[in-house]
Amino acid sequence: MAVSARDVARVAGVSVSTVSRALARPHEVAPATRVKVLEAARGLGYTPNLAARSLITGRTGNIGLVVPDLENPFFASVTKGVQSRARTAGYAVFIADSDEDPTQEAELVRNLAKQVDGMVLCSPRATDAVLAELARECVLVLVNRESGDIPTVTIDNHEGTRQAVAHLLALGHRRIAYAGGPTTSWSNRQRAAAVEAQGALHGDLEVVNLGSFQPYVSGGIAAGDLVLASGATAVIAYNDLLAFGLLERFRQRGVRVPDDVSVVGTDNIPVSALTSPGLTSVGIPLVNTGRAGVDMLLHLVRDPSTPPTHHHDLTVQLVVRASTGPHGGDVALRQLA
Amino acid sequence: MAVSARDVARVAGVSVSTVSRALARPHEVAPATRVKVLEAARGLGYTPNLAARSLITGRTGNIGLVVPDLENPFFASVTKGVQSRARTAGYAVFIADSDEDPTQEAELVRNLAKQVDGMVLCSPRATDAVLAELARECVLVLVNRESGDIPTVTIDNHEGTRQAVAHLLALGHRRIAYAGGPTTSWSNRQRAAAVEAQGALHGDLEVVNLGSFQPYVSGGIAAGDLVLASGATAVIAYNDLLAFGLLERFRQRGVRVPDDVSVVGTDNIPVSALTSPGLTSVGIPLVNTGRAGVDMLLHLVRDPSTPPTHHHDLTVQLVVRASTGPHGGDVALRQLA
DNA sequence: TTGTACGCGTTATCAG
DNA sequence: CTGATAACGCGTACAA
Repeated sequence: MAVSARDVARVAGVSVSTVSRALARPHEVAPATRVKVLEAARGLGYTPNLAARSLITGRTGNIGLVVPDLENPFFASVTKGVQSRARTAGYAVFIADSDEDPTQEAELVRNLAKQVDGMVLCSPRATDAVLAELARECVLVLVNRESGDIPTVTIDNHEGTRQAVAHLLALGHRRIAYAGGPTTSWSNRQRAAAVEAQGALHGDLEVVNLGSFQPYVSGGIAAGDLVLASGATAVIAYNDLLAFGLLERFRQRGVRVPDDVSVVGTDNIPVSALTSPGLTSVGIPLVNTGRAGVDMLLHLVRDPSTPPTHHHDLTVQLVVRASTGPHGGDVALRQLA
Repeated sequence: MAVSARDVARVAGVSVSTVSRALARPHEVAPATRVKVLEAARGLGYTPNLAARSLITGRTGNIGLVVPDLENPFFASVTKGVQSRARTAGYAVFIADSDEDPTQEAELVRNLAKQVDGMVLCSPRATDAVLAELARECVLVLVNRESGDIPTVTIDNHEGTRQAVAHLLALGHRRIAYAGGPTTSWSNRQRAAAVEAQGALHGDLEVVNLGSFQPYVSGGIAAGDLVLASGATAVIAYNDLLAFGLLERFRQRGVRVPDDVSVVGTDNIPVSALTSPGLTSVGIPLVNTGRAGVDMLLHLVRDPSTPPTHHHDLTVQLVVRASTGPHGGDVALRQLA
């Protein structure tokens, strides 16, 4: 059925090994035979059988990506970046959705490990111990999480928080709340610490950590009332989805944004530009994050020696939209709280 | 490095073929040796080399998915469904993003074809001719598009449109606009025709087809002014993203939704519940669409004979939110237009 | 019931 | 520069 190197060899009048060489290392073969082989191959529509190749080379030309939820815009964008970069590098991408379940996550990695040269694990939920074990079984690159000395791509959370706080300070806010994500989330711990650090840095700034919430709209709805009760005039959310929940809850309670409260999200997922009011957000280069993960992975895969970049910290950029504004009279706010 | 069937055979004290049988067809081997093999395999952590297996069986245990844009919530949800169903069926999923480019689409299919048992093509942009050619080269299932006699999963566009129109009629609207998607889109042609059909069906209903727009927010912004100029009091959009653009443009022009104009989207992507006002939308079971695609594909792959279900039409359900309301006095609207 | 032998399609080795 | 041969790990006739 399918045309094999053997067929090409017959047509070109050479041996199978010559066919293999002519395609893999053209300079190791005489120009005359090279064109003969290439023409025969193209004429027959020959494509190497990758399974057979990987059987002998031990490499697959594939990479794997595991994310907690493909429907989450954050991961959708990262996935896009991974796929894009892998494609230009000639790699195909296996995708797996762990449904936020750490157990499945490890299982998915193990299932895919045998079919790929390496894997990108995005915002992994697994414990450090499990990750260390997985890293022993296959080449791994972490995204949005540090764990041991596993190669990783992260976001500059401290800088992002700094920009958000600076923006709010400039608008006159002096009491800022932080609505956090899951305590188990590495990036949430980073961001919470960064907010505290900013509070310590500015004498005239009060920071209120409201605790942990689900990193979805539901979590933001729960957090909304706490924000109002805290007396803060601005709130920074763990991520944009949570920020949307805040906006929704404020709307329900008749609190105006940004007149009464300013809201800053994190991630700047595409939809954040579409809501009303537009969401001010700590912009993360989501697609580039995926690309960076693949770059690091391929670096590791192709160069077994320890590369210089075991860690890549991506820069962020605050995107200001209508959900933040000057701190006005907060009398109305207090009445509501 | 990796443990092979040979190692298991040595430990269990049997031959390689017995190992192979004990795992593939346990009943064809003596119970005693079976447990011996299984224990040895588990003890060594043996997992069959899939490349080697596929080399001999001709099947890979993988499927491929090609979508135009992973960041588009519609495709993200379908992808989630594909991955979910494939996983429970024991299949791994290759993902590819064509960036809306028909040329790349065909190329991606060809690249992946050799590594998969079949592919799901979601909302393919390619021409019928190209699709027919691809279908000859590998097992194909189309989603959201009909082409020749290629197996396909579609949406009941006519019924969706009927529900949308019935809803608007019940609210008192008598002049309804349709803001379409790309003319090259199969589903847009379906929906445009369905809207016209509804217009012909109801004597007291006027339907205005506004033409084609980009199926993104940008397209909706462009369409917004045409809606107002058309004198329609309600508009049905090709998809939710386009509907968001309409909402945005109406906001810019000071037109209130739903007081002045009602807006109905299509797809009911997750974010449609988050905007303000919430978007009334023709709900498509997005995740199930992906699942249905995989079901059909696996059916084809495992049963070479023509299956009874070459076509699966998914039901839809209008989801009513705040973007639609009773038709009030349209005097204010005419003034704006 | 179990073992032997072969072949899947490719690349690597080595002899020529 | 080229060709024969072995090997990758597994499944499957066929023989025992």
